[in-house]
Amino acid sequence: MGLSKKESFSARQNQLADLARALAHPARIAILEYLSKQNACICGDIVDQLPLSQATVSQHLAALKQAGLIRGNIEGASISYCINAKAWNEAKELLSHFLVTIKQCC
Amino acid sequence: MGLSKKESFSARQNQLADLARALAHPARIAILEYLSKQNACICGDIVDQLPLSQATVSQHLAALKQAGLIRGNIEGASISYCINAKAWNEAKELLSHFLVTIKQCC
DNA sequence: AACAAATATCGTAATATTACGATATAATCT
DNA sequence: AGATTATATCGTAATATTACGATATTTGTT
Repeated sequence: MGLSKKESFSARQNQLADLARALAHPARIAILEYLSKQNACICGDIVDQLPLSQATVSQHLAALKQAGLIRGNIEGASISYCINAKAWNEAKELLSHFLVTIKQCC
Repeated sequence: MGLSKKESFSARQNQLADLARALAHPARIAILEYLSKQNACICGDIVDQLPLSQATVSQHLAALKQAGLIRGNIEGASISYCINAKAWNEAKELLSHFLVTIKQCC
């Protein structure tokens, strides 16, 4: 019928899948790369960097925020986004570990 | 309105997103882990390992195959799946590199 | 207070994903 | 050849994602 059977899988498997899903759009990859390139958190012009409408970018930002990968700090009238260091490191650890443990047989 | 604007992003960004998308379901994570756990390629009973119908598992296998992450070798009446070593290593490299290059600012 | 700027949310349309039963296909066995 | 087994594909329903215009919200400015 269509809805994911998440409850049938382990918490870790779901965590990995959720993380991968957060990265599963080129716009979100681009957003993370842009935030990373700025070495300060003075970012509020992400919309100008992407070929997408303000509403759509906001939606992608919300997806990254929900995954915990970025934070948004209110900075006057605008919002300064940045990578959530702690969550990012955890995500990196989780994914890296998964990537390494998958072994080939032939 | 609704279809991804893939062409507006770099090939690498799309490659990363496609790879992440292939991993963006717990069933596919579980399949990869199961294939990895078997140290030979005698795999054809993935359906029994998952709480999903044969048709659905086949669909997930097709997704992993399309992403290049697994191969299926015809082995008599059944099919023996295994991790595609070369493609997996490339994917691992691509993703690991991305994970490492994203830097936090605060 | 009125206005402008930045961002989020709503409503909605198009498309994609997930899931499964039914059926097709292909190989092996009797 | 006919039956059996393994896997893929089709059809379809439910749900999720992507995209954007319009509108709401929040904050700073005049």
